[in-house]
Amino acid sequence: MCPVARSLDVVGERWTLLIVRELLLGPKRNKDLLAALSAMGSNRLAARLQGLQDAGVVRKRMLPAPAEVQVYELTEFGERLRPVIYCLGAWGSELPVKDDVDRGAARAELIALGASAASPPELTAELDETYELHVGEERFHVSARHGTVLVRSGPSPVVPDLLAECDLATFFELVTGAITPARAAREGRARVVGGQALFTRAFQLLNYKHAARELRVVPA
Amino acid sequence: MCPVARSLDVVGERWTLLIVRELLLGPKRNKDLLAALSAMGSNRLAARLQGLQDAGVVRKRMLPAPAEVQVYELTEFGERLRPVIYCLGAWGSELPVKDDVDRGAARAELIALGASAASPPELTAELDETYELHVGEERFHVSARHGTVLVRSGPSPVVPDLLAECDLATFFELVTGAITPARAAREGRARVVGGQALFTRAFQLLNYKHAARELRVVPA
DNA sequence: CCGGATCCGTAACGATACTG
DNA sequence: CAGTATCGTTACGGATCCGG
Repeated sequence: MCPVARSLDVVGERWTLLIVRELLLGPKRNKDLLAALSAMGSNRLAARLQGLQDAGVVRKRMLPAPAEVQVYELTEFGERLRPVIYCLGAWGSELPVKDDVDRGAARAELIALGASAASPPELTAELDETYELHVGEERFHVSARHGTVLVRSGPSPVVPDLLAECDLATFFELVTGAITPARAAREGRARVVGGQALFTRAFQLLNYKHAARELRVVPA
Repeated sequence: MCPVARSLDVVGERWTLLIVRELLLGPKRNKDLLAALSAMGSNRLAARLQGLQDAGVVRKRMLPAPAEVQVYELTEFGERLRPVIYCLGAWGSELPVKDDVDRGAARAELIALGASAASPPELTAELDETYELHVGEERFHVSARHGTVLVRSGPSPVVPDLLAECDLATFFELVTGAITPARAAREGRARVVGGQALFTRAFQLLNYKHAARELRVVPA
């Protein structure tokens, strides 16, 4: 059997890659996964998570001391699915958007995840910064280190260099370049702590125009 | 809805990405697709092909004059799924092989397709060559042009620079580096027309050790 | 309250037979 | 040989129910 078919045996069933996408944003609890994948039955989610654990893609872990809740997280092997998700996202960004539930189900952190896949390498090379973003009810952070840009759910575990807050519509415009960070801040559509320069750079890294283009796959 | 979910709406159902993988090897007839995906019912195949045409991924075409048979082929948009398949193949190559049906269902052209994804760019840059390979009953050809390596089913439409013939086991060893092309030819395990140098280069391009490593996704 | 196992009606599936 | 129709089986989503 060919490698592609073997992959699809593990991650080809319905919902599976969406679970992986969710876990690329960091460890998640069962209820958070259910909330993010609201059309999925809780029994299916349990079955998928079990299958992913059996395949060594996902691991169940107990959060330390004060939290003491169990979370699911990607193993190193599962983390290597990141290029697959990035490629699918780049391809899907060319697909027409079905307007019915679009804005209702849209999540800024997923947009940021897709945009981060194509952050210009010449910008990220020497960067070591963390930005925390509050978009509507969502909180996530973006860390640029060692030439890669990672988007994760929740507040930053370290004190961020930048904290920015806006609504979802403004976030869309920022990410698509319809509005500049400078103007969004000036017009009061974004609240920024940490300086205009960092705010501008954050959305150079999260530029959706780049993500919409074809991503190239090269030997590591 | 996020781009990943939109992609999976189109290509996330069972068999769909395997159809795309098949068509990456060139246009195929209905019966050839059925033969390659033997566990798939003919009704499902028809349904999937219809869905892919509706989504603009696949196109039905009538082959010109003497042939006059209809084939399915990828559109330009569908061709852009190539990175997705390559990433899945690279990831799946780390997965354990189920021995039950392994050798029975193994196809050299699929191995070649996966290997071609990671051909060393420094080798392919200035190349303009075509190799035709006969492995068991399979015939396919590899063309290296404009810095990219393409694997396609069937004999080469142009006179190839190299023609090589071997059995599947030898092909495996060649592609994994277990045997050198020089030795395979010397020991009579491969029949080569076109020169030893080209034969050696062909399997530098189709080196599975490269494909097994992580592929990187970079902005185009 | 949360993880996740069980039950049930519906939709998708694989195999096969059939039609143009 | 491409594509459709039928049928028994499996996978699914939603709701409900238990154990911690």
